[in-house]
Amino acid sequence: MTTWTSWFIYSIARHVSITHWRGCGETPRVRESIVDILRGAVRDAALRTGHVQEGSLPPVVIEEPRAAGHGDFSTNIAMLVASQSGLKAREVAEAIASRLDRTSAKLDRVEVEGPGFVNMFISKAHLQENARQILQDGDAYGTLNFGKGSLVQVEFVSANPTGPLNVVSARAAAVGDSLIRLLKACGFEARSEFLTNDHGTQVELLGRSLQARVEELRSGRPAEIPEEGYRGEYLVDLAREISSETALQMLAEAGKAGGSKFAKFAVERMIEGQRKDLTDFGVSFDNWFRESSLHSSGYVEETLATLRDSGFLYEKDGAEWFKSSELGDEQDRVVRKSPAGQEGAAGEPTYFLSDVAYHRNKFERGFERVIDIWGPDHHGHVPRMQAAARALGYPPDWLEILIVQWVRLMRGKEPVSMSKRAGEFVTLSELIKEVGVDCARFFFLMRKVNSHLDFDLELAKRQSDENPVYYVQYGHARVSSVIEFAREGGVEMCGLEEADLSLLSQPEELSLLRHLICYPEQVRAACLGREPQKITSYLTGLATAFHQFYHNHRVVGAEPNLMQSRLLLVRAVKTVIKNGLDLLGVSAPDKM
RNA sequence: GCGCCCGUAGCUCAGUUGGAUAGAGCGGCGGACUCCGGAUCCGCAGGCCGAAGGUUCAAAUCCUUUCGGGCGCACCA
Repeated sequence: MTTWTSWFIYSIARHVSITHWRGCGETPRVRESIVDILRGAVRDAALRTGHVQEGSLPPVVIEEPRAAGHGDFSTNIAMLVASQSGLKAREVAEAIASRLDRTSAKLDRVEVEGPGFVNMFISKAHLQENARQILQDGDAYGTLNFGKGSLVQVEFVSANPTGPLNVVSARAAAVGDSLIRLLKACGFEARSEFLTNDHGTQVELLGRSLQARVEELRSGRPAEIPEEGYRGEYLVDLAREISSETALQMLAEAGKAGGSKFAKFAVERMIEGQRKDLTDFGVSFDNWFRESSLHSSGYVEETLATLRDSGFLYEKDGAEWFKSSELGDEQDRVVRKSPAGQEGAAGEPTYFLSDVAYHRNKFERGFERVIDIWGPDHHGHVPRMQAAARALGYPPDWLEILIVQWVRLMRGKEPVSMSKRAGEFVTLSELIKEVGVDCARFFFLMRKVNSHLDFDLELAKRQSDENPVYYVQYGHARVSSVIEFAREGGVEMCGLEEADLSLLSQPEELSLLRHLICYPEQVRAACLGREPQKITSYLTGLATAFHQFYHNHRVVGAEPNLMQSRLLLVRAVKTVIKNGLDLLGVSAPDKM
């Protein structure tokens, strides 16, 4: 079984289970994260001090201090309240600390230190019990429900159907897909969409380029590819696939303006190819939206009329302009070009207008929020699109646009040249072939979306300790192996309720338990910040904690009760690694 | 010229809506259990967080200026 098929099957299983528990309604398998609990407790305590009112309470921030002596969690709320009210921070901190309900907040002790930090030490018993909870929750551990079923769309990749997908699209695919998974894990109804631009001059050029290749094959003379056309080898391959009979027919129909038959044919094949590459990458879309449908349905014209009604359009030099400069853009934008030909004819709509129409369409489909993931070459378009959303009267935060930065492919120290025009670029499918799906996805998700990424193919290919991808997967495989070893040794695993988790008190065990309990909060943060890299870095940390534990302590071979507790602990680790990797679309293998 | 993004260890990058002593991986050097997977673990070296001011109890993080890099600035898509 290939890696991606196993991922696919796992993904289906997970989806079914989520649907199942959502359907159960009352079953409270979605829990508050420990940080939610602490936030609530600190908030209550702060209000009870009487130093601050409900309305003026600053947001409660719970953080994990770096230094060990500063507790498992800490809050700076006292200093914020103090600076607001003129009180002394230490005194406010003392007042909050003394009013903290330790039982409900699952705390062993609370200390005030430094300028007014309230440091909280989580109850060991609660840490231990959480491991049991993880196994009870299984796939659902780390799922939250603050999305409350809100309908959200993420549109990503949306490459022109003029060639195979490149590595920037690959990164966008990894990010968008992971975002969808994160949103779903947080209780949103998330839908993925690919806008395919099967309309306009790019497509015409594609058709003419293909036609040139077909002619080249028939005549043997070098192809006369249009100036701005597509020169990639893939069109030669495509030309070869067209039987000579079909080719003759298509050439005959093409005429001198030509190309549209070829264009239609090429576009369909390109879309098909892109879809296949994405599927191989483990990314499938809920909807492939065709730009041409906006034109054929009259949606673009309707949008123009709507904009006119909004009062944000005016005519100048025969063209129709949108007053985006009044809504945050640096200048106004043309939505309808001045007529190219005869007097009185209506001008063509611009690409911008059809993009506005597309977003209007999204809004009318009922999405409560829309997230667009764009390439860096489009970042200049953000203000005009936001301006359009405002002109149409959509809520200010309805449209969110993320820019995925460039990927620089490296072979060791040498950058790989990437020229799309010349057709020299590494495609998604080549990337998958070279480094594998798991590796590619993990690498793309290791960095912040908005920062440049160096992707070292040499490093990614190496199946050794130099490769960060395997570190996390190895942790998962190792746990599987321990469990298998125990089974082979005739160990009978006790029931979840029977294990005595209070035996887990070694530093490495407690460190693992702390990592495990923070997982749900990491999911929340990654989702809210649209930062999948928080999950990769969390998993790396969890794997480190596990490897350290493993190196220092025996599971199989420990005193029987302790062994049972450690088996449970280790199974909890496995569950969380698996859940986390699933959010990235990376497989969690039992053997490597 | 204008706008947006980015400057953190030799390299690639984290750094929790401003928090306590700035971290990881790779690379370099030196080590590790006769035993559950050595794709692991431990230690050492390596930093004026591009620079200069400012805001405050607290700045890698916020503001201003400046230097260096990327990307945009069409009646193209």
